[in-house]
Amino acid sequence: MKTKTKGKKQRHTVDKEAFSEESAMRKKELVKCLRHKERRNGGNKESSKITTARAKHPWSNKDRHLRRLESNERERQRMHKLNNAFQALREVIPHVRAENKLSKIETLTLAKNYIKSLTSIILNMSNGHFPAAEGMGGAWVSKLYQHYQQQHGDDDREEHLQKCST
DNA sequence: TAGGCCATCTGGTCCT
DNA sequence: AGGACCAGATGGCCTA
Repeated sequence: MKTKTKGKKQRHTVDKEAFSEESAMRKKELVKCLRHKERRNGGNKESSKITTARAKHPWSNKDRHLRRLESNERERQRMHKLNNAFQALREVIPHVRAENKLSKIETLTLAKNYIKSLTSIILNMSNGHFPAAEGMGGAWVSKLYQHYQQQHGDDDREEHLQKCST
């Protein structure tokens, strides 16, 4: 049910551009959507689902349609927020492929490795010494260490560092 | 052309 | 009750 006609490479700027094109696109979407829905409603399972949904919310067709459009819009906004968050994450993760946009799964994986690596660097710098008397900094590193140990133990720090550098 | 990635729609479920 | 969240389905675009 994707309606964007832009290419993948242009998607970096698509979010903003798309908003200006949205009203025109929306009509197109609706037509496609209705066709899609018709197809889906062809199966018995789907029609029974819809029957139960309608029993739960006994709205008029017009009302239902309006509410659907409203939730679609909310869902779009939610996904846009999510994508903005992904973009913000991309911008703080060091990676080699600067010319190409990282995919979502790549972004998450790199972020995870990056955090692990930073954690191990901090622990190495603190050299296993973090008395509580040092104040907030010491307590924080201590907590970090405990968490890190829970997650991994000490033996794979080098591996994380290597992953980070790639 | 197949496969990967993505945006969108949709109905169900959870949460406030 | 209504919005947020989630997962499945679908179809478009791009690349190898």
